[in-house]
Amino acid sequence: MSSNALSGEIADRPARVSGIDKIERRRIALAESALKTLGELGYARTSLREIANNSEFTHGVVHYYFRDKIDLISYCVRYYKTKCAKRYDEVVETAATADELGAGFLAKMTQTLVEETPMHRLWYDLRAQSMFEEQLRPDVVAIDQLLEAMIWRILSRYAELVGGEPAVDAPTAYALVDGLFEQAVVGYAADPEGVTDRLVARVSQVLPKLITT
Amino acid sequence: MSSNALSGEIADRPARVSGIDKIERRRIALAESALKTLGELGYARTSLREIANNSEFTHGVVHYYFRDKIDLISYCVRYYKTKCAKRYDEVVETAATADELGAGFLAKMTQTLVEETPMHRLWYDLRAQSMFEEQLRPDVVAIDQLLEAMIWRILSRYAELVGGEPAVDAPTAYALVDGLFEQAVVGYAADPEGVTDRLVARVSQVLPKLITT
DNA sequence: GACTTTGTTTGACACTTGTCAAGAAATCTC
DNA sequence: GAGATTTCTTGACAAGTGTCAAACAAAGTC
Repeated sequence: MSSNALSGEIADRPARVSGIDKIERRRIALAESALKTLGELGYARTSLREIANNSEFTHGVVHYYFRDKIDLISYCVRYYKTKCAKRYDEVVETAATADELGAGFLAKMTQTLVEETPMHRLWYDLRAQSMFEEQLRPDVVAIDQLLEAMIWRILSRYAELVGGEPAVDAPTAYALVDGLFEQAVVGYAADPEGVTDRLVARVSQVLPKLITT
Repeated sequence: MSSNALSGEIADRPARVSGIDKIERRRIALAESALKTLGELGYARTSLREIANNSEFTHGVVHYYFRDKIDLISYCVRYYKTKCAKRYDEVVETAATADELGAGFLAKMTQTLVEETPMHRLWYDLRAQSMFEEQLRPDVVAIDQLLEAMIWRILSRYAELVGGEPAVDAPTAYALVDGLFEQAVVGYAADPEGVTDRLVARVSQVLPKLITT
């Protein structure tokens, strides 16, 4: 029962501050290791034991820090979320021209596609799973909103630099760009050859059409 | 071993034509039942026993007609494929004006979203799974191409009726429309309220931008 | 009607899964 | 350093999985 009290939202009165810090550190280490395995195998094929095996911990530890599987996955997703949505912020802030913004965006986009393929695969997997597993939905919705806001920042800044207005609203813009990106992720899993080039070509073809000058 | 010979591509010399017909009929019946369960539970959570339980057959029969689980799923996907890509053909052929085509397309699109939600959920699930399960890839690629061609038929006919040219190539157009549709499918699973209306608004907002007049 | 082929049921197998609990080890507290 | 608390290991459990094979039923063949 003590494990239960610890594993949910931190509602307990912890004895020492350094204690809950250590717990949080362990959870993060577990989550990072779990994310590696999840990205490799996907949600369905990843068991708690597999996660433990690919880490420096035993499978009992996993259950000591997380109530159950969903709790772990959910934690992983929330942890992942904090990293992924700030990817383009620097580009948006530093770019002085529309072309510079477009180029920077595309560069970062292909970079993350190549360097963090497993994470993107996992994300699309989890989003699909959320249609069947209700408990995943809140986290998926939150990330989707984060990504939508991110795309919107890029598009509206792009419009600003080009001296126009976005021609579509935020959800539409996100769905369009996400469609292109998911196509690239799926294609990259099957055969990486030329995928990034095609993605760049398509996005830069579409982006101007989403602006009214 | 006889089951093995039968379950792959039909490479055997069948004794009687009526025999292989009956086999094919059983396989189709199994596939239809399996698709119902798969659409409800998703790929990961669907076991052969669950499929058998939700059908009039026992779990042994499943294995009699299909070599293994992947063989069954693969057959289901190919069977599903034959149904889904012709959905809009009638609209394309009969529509006399661009508006009529657009309206017909949107109507069919929302109709299939609502009436065949489980199938669409399954499709996006399977496409995500194909990133992890290599054996699923050929079928997924085939369906993706079919859908891409379908969207392309609509878009080029639309351009023709409006007296212009498609402004993007087929894969791009497919990715864009698919992004909007997937967003609707995921959103529909979470909360159906107003999803179709938003989908219609977004698609009809985007479609004209994909044409140069 | 006996015999062979085809189809189906049933029960079993080896294995993996999430979950848990009892106890060992490490850490902290005084 | 003794005692209490936290952390971790280990082994077990019940349930569920894909797969298969042997017994049984049905249908077709001569």
